[in-house]
Amino acid sequence: MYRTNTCGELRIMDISKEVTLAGWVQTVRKFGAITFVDLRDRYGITQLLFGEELTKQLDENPLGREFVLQATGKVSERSSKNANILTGDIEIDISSFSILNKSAVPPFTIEDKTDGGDDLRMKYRYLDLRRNAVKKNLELRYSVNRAARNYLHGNGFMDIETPFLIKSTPEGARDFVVPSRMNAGQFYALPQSPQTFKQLLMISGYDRYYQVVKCFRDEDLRADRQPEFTQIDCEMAFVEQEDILNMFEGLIKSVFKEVKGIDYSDTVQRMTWEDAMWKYGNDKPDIRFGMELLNLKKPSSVYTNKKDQRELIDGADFKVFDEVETVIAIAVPGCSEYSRKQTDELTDWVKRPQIGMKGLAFIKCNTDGTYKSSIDKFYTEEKLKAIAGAANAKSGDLILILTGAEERTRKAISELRLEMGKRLGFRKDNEFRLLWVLDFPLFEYDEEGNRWVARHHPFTSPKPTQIETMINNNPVIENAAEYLQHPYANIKANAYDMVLNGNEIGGGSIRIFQKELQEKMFAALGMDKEEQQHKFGFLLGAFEYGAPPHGGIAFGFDRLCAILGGSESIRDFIAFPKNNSGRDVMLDAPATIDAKQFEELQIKLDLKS
RNA sequence: GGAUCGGUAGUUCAGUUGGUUAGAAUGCCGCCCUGUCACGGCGGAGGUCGCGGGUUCGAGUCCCGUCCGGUCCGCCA
Repeated sequence: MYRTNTCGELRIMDISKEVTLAGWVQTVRKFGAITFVDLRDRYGITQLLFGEELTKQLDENPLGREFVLQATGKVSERSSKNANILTGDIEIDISSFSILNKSAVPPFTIEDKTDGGDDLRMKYRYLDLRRNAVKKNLELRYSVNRAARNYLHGNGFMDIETPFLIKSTPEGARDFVVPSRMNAGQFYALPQSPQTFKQLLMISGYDRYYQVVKCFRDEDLRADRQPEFTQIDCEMAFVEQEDILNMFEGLIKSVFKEVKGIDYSDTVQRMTWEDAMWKYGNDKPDIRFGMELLNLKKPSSVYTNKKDQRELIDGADFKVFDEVETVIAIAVPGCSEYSRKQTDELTDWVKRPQIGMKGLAFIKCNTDGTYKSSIDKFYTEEKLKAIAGAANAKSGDLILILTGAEERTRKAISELRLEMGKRLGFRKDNEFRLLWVLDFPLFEYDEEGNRWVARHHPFTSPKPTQIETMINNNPVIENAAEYLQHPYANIKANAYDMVLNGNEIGGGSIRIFQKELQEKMFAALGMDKEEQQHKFGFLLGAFEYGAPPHGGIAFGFDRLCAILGGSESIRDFIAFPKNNSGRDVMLDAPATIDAKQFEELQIKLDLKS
């Protein structure tokens, strides 16, 4: 038997017990005739005391950091206790020990605050994983996984595995592709999601399915994006949108409860996509704070039911406002005292290439009731006051205004709002606000191809009232410049995203389950009958045999863990992540393969560069 | 595909206007130390300044190229 106890469990009540521990040497502290060793395992750190005799033995066989040590001795009370660790009241008075394995000197310190950089830690990830900080993240990940599974199991969901080697469908993201040796010249694709399989399972009658499943997308990466990532993938039959929303806000609340001990008893707020864009400039708004957008001048036709307030800025002969598509303002609380230096800094911030604005206008709503702005030349104090009123600005607030082309300006003001929210401390790690964003557009216009693409995916159903619009209209876009006038531009989908603190953590839809509508959808996306059969014949076939109404959702598991753990980067929550070039620096993968493997696959390389 | 920041000791970093022998902290090695827990004290070793080219009397420093890493835009149904 290697050990009787772990390094994290012994306490004052265990005193005088004879125990054997095994673990890694964290530190060795020698004091002439006695030696202290901190022994670490997954469960904690326990101090070992080596007396005079054993210290002499250590002189002959010195211990180094990360040596694997087994030690037997008696639990005893420390003469000077350490309140910082759970085992700090006791130590093990060692009677015998054995070095189970030596270790090279690790390239960085295995401590909470390591001296190792990211690159190095990834290369030696097996050492990085010994660190408490990383271990805590993986433990959180496991507890989220368990909480989700418990909830789904409790609600009658069945975990069914779906295949990884499937067929490439060049819609949406690029597929990772796997050559087939037995079918030379042919390729599998790795799934971007188990979407069609879970729909087939609904048709097969498994009316509540889930899977914690890897998905693969061959696209460029970010701090919150990996080429392989994990989804909590769910699907239900005989449901409407309302059923899904209720079931899965239950799931997230259950995760909050089990993982963070938070009772999220509030009803999850709901917002249409159009409201989200209008009020926050963003389809995944962070609603932990206000600072809603004031649309002083909306673009011609993006929003169907919204009225801007252009009368507030019209007639001033101010080119910066008059000659642009969009003018949007936000009122930043309590910042009217900003100095020239501070407003200049904000101007530089919005001028950065990532934001790309040409400048920033501002109005200071002074506490003495006066208004001071960078646009004083063009607007009277009455006008400024009216704008401030429309922006819901209070005395002491600073109004920031951006102008320009619709999409760019909307994105910029949205980023600015988040940045100011962050600077003012409105975005607290320990505050969680959920939001359903509903009624997304079914289609998006693809300028390059002058065609419609599915905003969510091609299996998403339109709102029942708009099925007619979809079936009775020709999807062809005659005039690219006026695509917004096309009836398809206003079709809303039975789709929903769950947003947590400004992050999309899940998204789904009620699916199309009628063959004719699915065919119409494929046609709208520019697929002819033959292509439909070739790519999705199996699904259209299945729709002929009694497909039930169904819908589902998929949660981004890695991202959810990162948010619950208060981190920006999902890499911290993945045991063996890839870097932003999609490389595993520990394995040094991807890599070339043997000539023999190429031969078996009957593949020849023809690299262009 | 593009933008941007970085690459100097095992590690994290500093290095002025281009100018003597490239520094600090930590880690590592040796000696001392019986109550430490970021132990302490004394001493020591450790460098292809990512790589290649150029400018210059002289390059860690300036220029060009390239590789690697971080972040972002495009992309991510």
